[in-house]
Parts: sequence; C-alpha cells; structure tokens
Amino acid sequence: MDIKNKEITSRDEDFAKWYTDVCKKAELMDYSDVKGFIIYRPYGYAIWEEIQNYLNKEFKKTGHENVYLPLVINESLFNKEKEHVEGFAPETLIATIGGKEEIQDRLIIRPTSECLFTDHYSKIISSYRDLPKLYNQWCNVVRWEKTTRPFLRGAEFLWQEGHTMHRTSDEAKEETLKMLEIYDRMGRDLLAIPFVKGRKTDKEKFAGALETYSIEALMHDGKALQSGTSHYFGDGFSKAFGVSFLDSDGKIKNPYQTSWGVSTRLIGAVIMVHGDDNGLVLPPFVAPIQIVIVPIQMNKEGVMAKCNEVYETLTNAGLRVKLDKSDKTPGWKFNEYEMKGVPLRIEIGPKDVTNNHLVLVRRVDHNKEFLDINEELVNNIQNELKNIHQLMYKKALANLLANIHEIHSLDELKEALDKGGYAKMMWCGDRACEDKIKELYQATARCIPFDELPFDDTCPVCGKKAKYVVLFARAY
RNA sequence: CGGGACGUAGCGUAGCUUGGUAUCGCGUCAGUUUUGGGAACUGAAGGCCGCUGGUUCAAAUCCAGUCGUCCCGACCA
Repeated sequence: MDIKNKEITSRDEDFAKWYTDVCKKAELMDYSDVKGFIIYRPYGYAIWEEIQNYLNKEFKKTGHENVYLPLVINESLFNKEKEHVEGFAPETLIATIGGKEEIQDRLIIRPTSECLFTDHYSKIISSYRDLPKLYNQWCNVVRWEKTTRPFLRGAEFLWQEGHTMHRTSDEAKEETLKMLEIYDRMGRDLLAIPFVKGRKTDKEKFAGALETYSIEALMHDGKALQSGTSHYFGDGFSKAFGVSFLDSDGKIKNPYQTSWGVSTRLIGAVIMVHGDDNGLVLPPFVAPIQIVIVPIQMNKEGVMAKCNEVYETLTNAGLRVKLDKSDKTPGWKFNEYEMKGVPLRIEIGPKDVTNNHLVLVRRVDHNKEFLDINEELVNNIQNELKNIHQLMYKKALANLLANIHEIHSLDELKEALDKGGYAKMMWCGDRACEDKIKELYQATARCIPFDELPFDDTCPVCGKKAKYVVLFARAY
C-alpha cells in the first residue's frame, strides 16, 4: 500500500521545508501580514488548549493561582534590574505614541513579565504570612526576533509564565525544580516526548537568573530544541524592586523568587519529534481529534446510522471524535486526516454494518484491525490510544538515546555534531571552551544533565581538569 | 543584522531575456453519477502579477526602494 503524501516535502529531502509544509497543510497556522506574527488556526490552537488543560490541572494541584497582568511595562520600571534589561533590550518592541501624543515614559510590550510581577509583589507582600505567592499567567509576549519560524520562534508567542515568591531560598529552589519536573512529566504523559533535564551553563542562563534549568528535546533532524525553562532568581529582583517582608524573627527580609514557562514552541516540538513524511503524527492525549470516523458508501443502508451510533458512544465516553460526513471520497479523507496526524481512524462501510464491526487504523504505524461494535468498544479504543501513546514515547526515547554520543576529543565532538544529536562530554566549566565550540562547530551547551557520572578527567577543548558532564548540540 | 534564493487566483506554476493587463494543473462553487487509499462528467466563479515609486504611448516583464517567505551565519524560548 503506497501512501506517500503528494503535498508534503519528504523529511530527508528538506527538513525545514517539510516542517513548514506540515504547519500549513495540517492547518495549524497561517502567516499574517507582519513578519514573525502568525495566525494560530483552530486546529493548531486546539493543541495549545490541550496543553493548557493539562498544565492548569498540574499548576492548581500544586497550589498555583492564575492571574493576568498588563501587556505593557513602563520603561522606567523595566530598567530596574540591570542584567535583565541588558538581556532583553535588543528584542523589545516599544510603544511610543498614544492617540496622537508622544508617550513620555515609553511602554515596553512585555517580552516576559518579571518586572510587572515583582513590582506587584512589592505591594501585596509585607509579612511572612503572605508567602509563598504562587502565581501563573497565560498570555502572549513579544520579542523582536530577527529570524522567525512558525511556533519555534515568533515575534509574538503564547505561553504561560509562573512567578513565585518564597520565604527561603531552599523553598524557592525546590519550587524551581518542582516545576521542571511537571514539565518533564507533561512530556512523558501528554506529548510523548522524552526530555533531557538539566541546568544551563552561565552563558546560556536567563538574564537575571542565578540558575536556569531546562527541558531539552531532540528533533528528528538531530537538532535540539529548548522546550521549557525554570529559573531561580535568588533575591536579586526582590531587592531591585523593593519587595520585602517582616519575618517571624522580627527582621525585614527579601523573598526569594522563581519563574518558569513553556510556550507554543511545544507545538513545534510535537511536530518535529513525531511527524513523518505523510505529515503530522499527534500523540493521542494532545490530539484535538483523537478519532476520525470515515463512512464508506454513506448512502448505503445502515452505514450512516452505524457511524452515528459509534460517534455517540465514543463522544459520550469523553473521547474527541470527528465524523466526517462530507462527500469527499474515503481515500481523500484517509490522506487528509493522516496529514493532520489524527491518531486513530475508524472506517465503517456496508460490510462492517453487516458484521457489526469496524476497521481501526493507527496513524503512527498504519496497523489495521477489526473491532467488534459491542459494550467493550469504548474500553478497547481507550486502550488503543494508550498503546499508541506508549509506542510514540518509546520510539522518541529510542531516538533520543541513540543520538547521545559520548565524546572524548574535539574530533569526536565534530563527528558527533555532524551526525546530529547530543555530544555528551566532560567540561572544565570555562566560558572560553563553550565559545570555542560555538565558533568551531556552531553548537551550544544545551545543559548540564542531572545525575550523570563523570567519565573523563579532562576537558577535550582545553585539556584542563573537567568538572561537569555537559551536552552540546546544534539547536533551534 | 550580514550572505544567498524567491514572491503571478486558496495552493503549485507558465510568461519576464526581446514591454502590448496573463498560461496550465489542483482546489473552490452548482448539478448529476459516485464512494473499502487523494472519483468522473458538464457548467461557472476567482488575478489591477507582494507593495510603492520611476522610465514609457504602454510595465507581470525594465529600474529603484520597500515588505514578506525560505536557506546559511550572528542573536534568542
């Protein structure tokens, strides 16, 4: 059965082209008139909504509250934390005219909201009894990026940013890692993406943070994608913005702060981790449509009735189902929903009506089977979705593990990077060695992964004593 | 922001060298017949050729600028 999609460039031919083909043909997004600003079409936005649903539950379970802060920040407020400003200044969009008058204190369209949150916290925190403050907001942010790609890097993107304040540094550090853990679980349970968790090097840290942790994913083309970050700020912002509280010992102290976020970039990760030459392949639990029902010869006796019956049964069980009643041919529909990555397809035709069964086809591997239409149907389908999720996760994990190359010399480093994937190496900790790798091979330190044992004594770049295991990769 | 490629109907394209308002396929709409891997026939709609300006009697075509997309770098979630 040749099922090669005719409209999508193959991944091996041109991965970048394949990516944008999928984004557009699967109707996830469209370009707008302004560079870097995309239209999230319903099917793409629905994926984001599933991510939101998952995370909102997790955030609330862990005591976080959703809030909404303004889109704009006074430039004078923004300028209060020096490192932060220097980090973001090159990519801010600034509003300078209101109505017809020039704005004196110019308005920065938020690239992130640390300033606003911290400033707000300075007004509402005065006692240790006010702590911790665990806020999250879902919003858009704007960064004036020079090169943009759908979902991966836009001038505007959607995300959530958690901002929390804590009584002690230990508590704040714990929060930072706790949220990283939630992101990691989201990868495992929702997106079927295995992440590498780790700490960022100083060079790669967030502007103003003491520690940055990240989840890193490996794309099909061997490039890495930073998929989420969690930052520990210490009390730097607190001090700069005058946030203080009276502790139980009667002393005035500055609280310790964290922030953490994931963005619509995750949609890009899902596309590039799981997709194939026929288009998108969506993990069942983020898929806006989990099951599509394609009627065959729908005007034949009993076909539509059976389709409707199955549709009702599955929908009532809480599954996201689409019954495509359009008069397109079955073949067209097969291709269409494959391109859109719908995990399961049900075919029901006259023969199936006679036998009271249906044809079930998995997107991920085209595995085809017959299923009886009986009281076990919902269970069987739900199990199949779980199976698909496991299958996709295992596949992605195998690809990740197969592409972490332990290297011991610069030559091996180059070889590993050219092959694609992560080069795992020992590192002295000097910025100079990072810079050199960047210059020689266009690769950056993705993270210092957790729980790794040293396997060499020296840094392959400079030959000095090695301190850390670090992963280098070419990244998006 | 540096180097390169491109921009003609929703999508993919021909025409550009040698100026005379546009070709073809897919898709769209109406109707009929169809339907187990991208249906067939008949009829129809849809474009001031990315945008702005210049040259010219006349610009998709020549010139300049600008915007956008993609690729390779620098920067970043």
